[in-house]
Amino acid sequence: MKIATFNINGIKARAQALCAWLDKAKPDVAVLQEIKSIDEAFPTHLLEERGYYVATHGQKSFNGVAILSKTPLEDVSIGLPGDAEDHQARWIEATVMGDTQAVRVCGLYLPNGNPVPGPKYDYKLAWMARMEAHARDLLALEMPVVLGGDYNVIPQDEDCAKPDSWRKDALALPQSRAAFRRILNLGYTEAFRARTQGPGHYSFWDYQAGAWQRNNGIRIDHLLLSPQAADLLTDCQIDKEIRGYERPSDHVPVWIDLAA
DNA sequence: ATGCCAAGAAAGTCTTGA
Repeated sequence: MKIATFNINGIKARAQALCAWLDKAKPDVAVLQEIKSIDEAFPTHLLEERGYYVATHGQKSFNGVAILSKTPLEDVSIGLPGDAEDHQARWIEATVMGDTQAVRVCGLYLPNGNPVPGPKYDYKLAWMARMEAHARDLLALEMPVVLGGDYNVIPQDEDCAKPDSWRKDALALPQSRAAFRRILNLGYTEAFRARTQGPGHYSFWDYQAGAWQRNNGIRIDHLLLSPQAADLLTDCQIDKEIRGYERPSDHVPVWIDLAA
């Protein structure tokens, strides 16, 4: 079962690029972030034409997440638990059936958090604490769970081209990295690092200052696996080439293959 | 120290992103 995460930076601007990637990469499941669309305006038909079931958690202008699956989406749940006052559309989850077993797939768009200090960084850290609590609850299912999305966290210096330029940024601050590690330390495996070591692997290149041409990237899109999912991991790759295509998102897809 | 680029809402320019 191929499961991908992709921050598309606006479904209206990215419908063509998304469909071209789906037709080539053919993921069984994809979680999308920054759809920047209300549910009613999401082009569900384009994806249904390609054989996907679709669930969205949209919001006007900003944020918004979606999940696509070749098999039916069961027990769909939207919103990260833990704060009834938080109305930002950043979390969606559903159960999908593989050939051999069910997988709980969560799609997340973790807050950026800049500028630091300030209310946006406070919100990021509070959101991560809520995610930690929910991730702990998901482990109790004792089933394959995948937490995929745009984490807006550069886990280590080797995950960016210019570590010094990120030193005081919300994506790389020690507090952000520690909050990310607390989720890992519950018992989750970061899929990419389970398969590939060393620097130079990125999932985002800024539109500005020729970041793509200079390979000035950062790795912030991650797939975390429960122990039952990690046991099934057979591959994890970054589809970096599409960053060079027409009208690209500033993020590229990251995907895993599970023997499920 | 700041802009660079892009998308969205909306009709000039601001907000957000990372």
